Amino acid sequence: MDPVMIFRALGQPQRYALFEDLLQARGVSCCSGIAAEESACCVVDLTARHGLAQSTISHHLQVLAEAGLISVERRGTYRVYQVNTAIWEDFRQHLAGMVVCEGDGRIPMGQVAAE
Amino acid sequence: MDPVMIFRALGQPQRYALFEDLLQARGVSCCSGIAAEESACCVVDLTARHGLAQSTISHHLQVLAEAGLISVERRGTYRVYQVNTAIWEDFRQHLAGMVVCEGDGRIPMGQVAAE
DNA sequence: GTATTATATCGATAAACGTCGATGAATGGG
DNA sequence: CCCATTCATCGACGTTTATCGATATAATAC
Repeated sequence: MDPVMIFRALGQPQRYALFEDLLQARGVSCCSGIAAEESACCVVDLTARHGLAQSTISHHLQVLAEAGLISVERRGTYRVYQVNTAIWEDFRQHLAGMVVCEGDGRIPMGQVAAE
Repeated sequence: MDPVMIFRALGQPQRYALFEDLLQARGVSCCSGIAAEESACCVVDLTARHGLAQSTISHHLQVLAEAGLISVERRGTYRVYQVNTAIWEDFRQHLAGMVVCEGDGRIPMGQVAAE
């Protein structure tokens, strides 16, 4: 889990929108292989909803995947993208440890050193 | 508070390092105007610790400031930079609301819509 | 005022990035 | 086996970015 890569991946409006879309996408997929209860998308879905070329969508998804934020899975001709909740949780946990060193400068109890 | 701007600002290794430095900087400033208990830096401090030209440091600090992550204050000839803890807290609060819509798709209780 | 120090700003340059259209590879249906 | 669909990859293009050195600005010290 590289926090800088995650920050970079989400520091681009279109990619941030794609990630938000993947978080909230339930029952809105054109892809028959995705259940209504799943929060997942195929590339066709995302291309239809965000005003970008299919190749651009694919590229952004790759950046998100390289940061570990999303995972891919084949289902027939489709490719199903989903948020990787474990990494996302790790990331937020990491941020929880990023706090200002106050007062006497001693590190507050209960904080964990980054791995 | 624009989350994308914050992500972008921290999605660059040197800027991320500067921000971490500002979080942890206590009692390490060459600047006489900064108390030992303060977590703050002047540009000279950061230029000495990160291997970058002074103008580059100033530029990165400006990006962090435009994202709202840090604040500036004049003290004599120095300019004192500090983490803006309120914005940083807002940001982490925002992330806390970014969760996968699971199960039946209803939004879990206790979540707040973004402003 | 003049010199010194700290820092912002400017101009240039090379690298990275976002975007597209076109092509290619894999899968499934007739 | 051929065709349609989905999607990744490639090549190109213009834009943004990271970085530097040089210069300008602003405060202080003498």
